[in-house]
Amino acid sequence: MDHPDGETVKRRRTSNRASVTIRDVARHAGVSVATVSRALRGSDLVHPATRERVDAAIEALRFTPSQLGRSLAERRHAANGIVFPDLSGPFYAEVVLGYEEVAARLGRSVLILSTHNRESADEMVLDLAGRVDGLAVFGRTVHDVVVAEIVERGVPVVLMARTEVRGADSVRTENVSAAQSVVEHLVTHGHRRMAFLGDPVDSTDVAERWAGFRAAVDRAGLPAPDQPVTAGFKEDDGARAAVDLRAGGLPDVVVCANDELALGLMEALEDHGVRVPDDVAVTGWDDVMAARYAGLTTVRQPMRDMGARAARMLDARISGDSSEPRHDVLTTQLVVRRSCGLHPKEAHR
Amino acid sequence: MDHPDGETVKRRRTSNRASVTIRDVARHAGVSVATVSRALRGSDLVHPATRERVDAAIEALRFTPSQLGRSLAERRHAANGIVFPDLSGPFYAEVVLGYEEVAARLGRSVLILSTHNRESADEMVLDLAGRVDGLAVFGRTVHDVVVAEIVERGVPVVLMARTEVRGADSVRTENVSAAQSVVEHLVTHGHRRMAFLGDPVDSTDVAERWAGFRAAVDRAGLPAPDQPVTAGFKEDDGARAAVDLRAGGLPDVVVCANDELALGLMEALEDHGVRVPDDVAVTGWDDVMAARYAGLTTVRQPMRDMGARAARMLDARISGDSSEPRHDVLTTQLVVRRSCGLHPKEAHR
DNA sequence: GCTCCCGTTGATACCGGTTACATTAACCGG
DNA sequence: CCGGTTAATGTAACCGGTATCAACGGGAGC
Repeated sequence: MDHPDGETVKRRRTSNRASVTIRDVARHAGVSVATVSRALRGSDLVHPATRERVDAAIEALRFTPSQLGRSLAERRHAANGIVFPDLSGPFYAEVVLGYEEVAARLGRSVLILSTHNRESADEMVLDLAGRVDGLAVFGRTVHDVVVAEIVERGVPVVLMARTEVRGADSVRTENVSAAQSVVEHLVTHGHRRMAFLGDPVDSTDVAERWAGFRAAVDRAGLPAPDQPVTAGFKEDDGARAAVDLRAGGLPDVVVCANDELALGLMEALEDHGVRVPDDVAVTGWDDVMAARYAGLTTVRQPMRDMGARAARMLDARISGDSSEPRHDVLTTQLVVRRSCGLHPKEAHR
Repeated sequence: MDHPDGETVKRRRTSNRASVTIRDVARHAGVSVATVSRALRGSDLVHPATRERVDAAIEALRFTPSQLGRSLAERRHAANGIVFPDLSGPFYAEVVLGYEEVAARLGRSVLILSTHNRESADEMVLDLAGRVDGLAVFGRTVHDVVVAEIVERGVPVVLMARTEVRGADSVRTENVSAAQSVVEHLVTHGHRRMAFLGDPVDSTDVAERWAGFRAAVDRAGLPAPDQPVTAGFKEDDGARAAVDLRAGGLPDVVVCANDELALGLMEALEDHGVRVPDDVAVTGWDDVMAARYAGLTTVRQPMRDMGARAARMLDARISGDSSEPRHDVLTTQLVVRRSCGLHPKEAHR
């Protein structure tokens, strides 16, 4: 078996500086680059015998087409981005999972970026927007003007759990009526004095939950607090809140803006001899895995579905769909566990 | 203020088909593309007055340099990849977090890919390798030959929690001595008959944990089981194992390969009236958030650090470090909670 | 035997940046 | 007044693919 260009192969093996390009393959196979490209793309305008020669050359040179060259020529990245405030917490991973799964199936890579409240977040997101065909943006990671700028550039954007921006699709979960379900359920337990833990300024979701909570408490004819007990999003924040709450006189129940807060709160309370749910009931939001083991009553959100939808929306836009922006709202579900108080008939479990 | 090229702007605004390129900017500013490029890169070989004109043109045309063009010319992607078996579970998110954080700081985007046991995983990973400057591969996601192939192509690879491959760096956590700590601790509780739950074939980590477990049990002079009780990685798998274990006569303790298994097992046991730790003790691995609330004794691994290290290793390789492959082993930590049995002196908490 | 057509293929202009090298002009000392 | 620097800029060749369009060879139709 002769090997017309064995030397090239050898050279490459010792110094893999210069990578092998489509032109090397063309030369090796004795055809033009156009033909190699056609063979690569599976075009039917190439003679079987030629294709075979090309394939042999590709094999011999161990050629892999450069994604960069290809993307530049095709003017598409074949990649989507997703932006998060923070990837920690059990919550976001699910969204990414749903997103990545769909994107992968559609042949797109996924670029992730978590902003961590860095002041350079806007810049980073703009940069990311230049590397993708479409971008999903979660929560309050980036200013509205930046989103608008990206939309203006022609990059499709879908917002997740975030206030709408002109020209961008969005997906979010239902909060107001879920808050109402929570309150209504708590009322059946006989709880009266209700507090809300979480900072509405932090996120649209929390703002809606707080609003829904207040409205529902009002509607139930109970005394609604004027203010939420403000706190961050982490277990520590919940633990700290326990101190404030005990100082101010414990309510019957604390509705928390997310599970981590609720869990931190419960733990801190119990450390101080306050029993949950006997002395005070607690509810959360998200239904993270730990909530199940802690017996936390909470609101389940279809996070994975949210990610998947975002990916599909982007795909549609990238594929040329230019209809009016869509705004999906996913339904949530109340998950009742021990922490909101046991009904007599449930007490056996 | 006159506007030599206002029409271009207008045209662009109505039809954002053709994006504005560096040549448009050059024309608008009355300079060459080289000068624009230099101005963009902040070269000091451009006259302040010229730079100003260029900046004005960039502003006027709302020019954003194409990352693709730039990457092609610079022959670097400015992006790293990370490959996972599955992004679900509370475990991987932490690794990604550490990885992304460091990569972002180093100016690299992060591409994620989760293989989900798809048969096309090898292909997907190879494709990904063509889009990045470096790749982190977690666990048993892809065959050794594929890793070797990527290394051969000259793309730096770091393996995480996976058997080593020639030419690739690796990071993993210590398993054998951690298993020994677990067993030794269990012995102090007076436990004798020990079982191991998890499938050593599934992952290198589990294989090491099983081996370490056996050795430690042996060393303690206790009867070591010949076989692990095989199971997957999820809570369901743990729950299913509960049935088998009860059928075979309960041991004193079940050492599980990860927390999800342990949690599923504990829950299923308690549902059947088997008390943990009184009737049987259970330990896990990973220290996920839920473990804390379930009171699960487990082994904590520095997942975030693992991701961060991987990112730094890749950075070094990409920057030209061609020293011998490194193989870091991170230390783990036994976290004792209720599930392994209460010592008298701990009983008050 | 001579068009015409079609299946293949090649040459080359892109895609949008970077950068080596050439060029120009101003400023220097002798 | 002149050769030699040096700062600032332009020209054009890359990077590695895709795709258009022209060209070519051979069989069908007349």
